[in-house]
Amino acid sequence: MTTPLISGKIGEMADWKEGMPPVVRFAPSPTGYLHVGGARTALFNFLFARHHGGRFILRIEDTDRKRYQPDALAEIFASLKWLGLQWDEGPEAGGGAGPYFQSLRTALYREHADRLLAAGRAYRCFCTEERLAQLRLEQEKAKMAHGSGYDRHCRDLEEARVRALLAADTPHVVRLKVPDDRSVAFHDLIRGDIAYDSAQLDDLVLLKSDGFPTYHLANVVDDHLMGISHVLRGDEWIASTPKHILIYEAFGWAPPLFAHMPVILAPDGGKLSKRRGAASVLDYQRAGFLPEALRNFLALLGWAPGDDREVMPLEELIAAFTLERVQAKAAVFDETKLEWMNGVYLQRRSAESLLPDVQAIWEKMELAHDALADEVFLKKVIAMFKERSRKIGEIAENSLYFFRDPLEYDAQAAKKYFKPDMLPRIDALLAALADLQPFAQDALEGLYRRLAEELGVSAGKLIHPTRLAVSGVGFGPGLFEMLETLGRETVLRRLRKARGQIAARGQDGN
RNA sequence: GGCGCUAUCGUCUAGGGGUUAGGACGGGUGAUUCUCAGUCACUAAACCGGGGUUCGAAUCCCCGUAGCGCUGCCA
Repeated sequence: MTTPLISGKIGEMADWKEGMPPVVRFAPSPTGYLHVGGARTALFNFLFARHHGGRFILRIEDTDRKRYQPDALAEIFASLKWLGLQWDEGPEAGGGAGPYFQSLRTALYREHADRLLAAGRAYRCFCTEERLAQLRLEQEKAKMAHGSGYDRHCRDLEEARVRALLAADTPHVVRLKVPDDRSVAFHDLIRGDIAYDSAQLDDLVLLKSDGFPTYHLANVVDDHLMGISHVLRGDEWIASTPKHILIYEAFGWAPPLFAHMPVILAPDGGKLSKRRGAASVLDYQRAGFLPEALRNFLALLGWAPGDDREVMPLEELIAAFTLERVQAKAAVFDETKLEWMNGVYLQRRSAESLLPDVQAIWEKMELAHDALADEVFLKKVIAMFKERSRKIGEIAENSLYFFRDPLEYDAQAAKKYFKPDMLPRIDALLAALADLQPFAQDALEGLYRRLAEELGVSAGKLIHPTRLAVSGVGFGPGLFEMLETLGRETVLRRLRKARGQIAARGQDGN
């Protein structure tokens, strides 16, 4: 893929006008996994593009060779795809504005830095890292109220001196000449007008001594060249935006529109991290969350549709999403609510669609092979448990008695239901169940109700002990559905086993 | 330290001068088919503080406070 070094002439970039399809980008840095904060930013970009019929570009900002992690890329792609945030242009997708890796565009950035150099808007700086560190130390000590940052030491070097240093191959960076005492203002679509005094900004580095651009240069050049109309990014970039405005100005380009998304915080109000809740998108996948649930939950962090809807499938999110309704306040990631929402989506899912994920968990549990091979049976089990589970894993874990006899009985439930007076009732059940035709839900219910009446007890007196006998626990799906799926042979076996337990207990006086 | 952003129930939020400040999660109480970790109903719970502007402020302005961000040849 060849890209012209410079596309678009200076000053020709038109402002985006209301009604034009917007072009947005998500620009992660491959320094680690994609965390939910980044995912939310990607989601808002995606929703914004879809809502307005625009384009969503994925661009990889891999200009920091020190922090680059080779695995990060695959993880980021997998995370976005899992969440259903397919990008229109970018790695794997292609597009006319590529390449979409900044490391492949370094010639472009150098070219642009040269233009600024030639125009007198930037200068070469030969200061060593040691000098800069020393400078910072002194400023710290002096607690300088003003003018902290680079001291412009190289800003006015004589031309001859610069030539000599260049001839000697002296390492150097390129810095922007930031104007003195000017107000640099921009309009944030979420927060309104924000203004900085240029005296607050030091002469930032555009090109590093290794030839790679800084984020500031690469981001401005790429956003311009890729025709980005709206920059939707995390609010940690607010303070950098005036620098970017200055760079656009130096190039003679019209800046895009900006909207800074609020951050997502951990429950303790601190930064989200691996230690405080998962944070990584793929960790949530592993923990048994559905992509549509995480996506819906994330959309509601910092955004609301304005009415009382909360459970909103993707199409609804796209239809309702507008930047005006994005909140400026940071939001705490409340995993409990995520779990609730996951439960909602679990109920909405078909057993069929859940099968692969649940099956994968069951298969790690050394269960009987023949049962695991019977998909019809598995889907019945999933159907029963997805209604009352909050994570995929719960479906697999709470349904184990469909694959093997319970090893023990819940003590509390046993104390309540496994009493000696149950023995004759179990005998009656055993006899009736052995002959029941068909061994199916409705017939089973009829049998239980009839028998209860004959014995002069409430149906619950038969139902609860049966549940405990066949499942080992005091809760679960409807009993008759459960018995039908388990099958006559299994049910009778487990009832007999429970009968033995109760008899033994009776003798112990328990 | 400087600069900036933010501030409604515990949490996510609605609200854009006049409301009994609404909804959701979680909590509590109750109901329910055989259980609930399901479902339904009910309930407790908030405008950070102080000044203005106004007949009237959750809403507009200022100050304070707190939290967060930036202050890198990281993004």
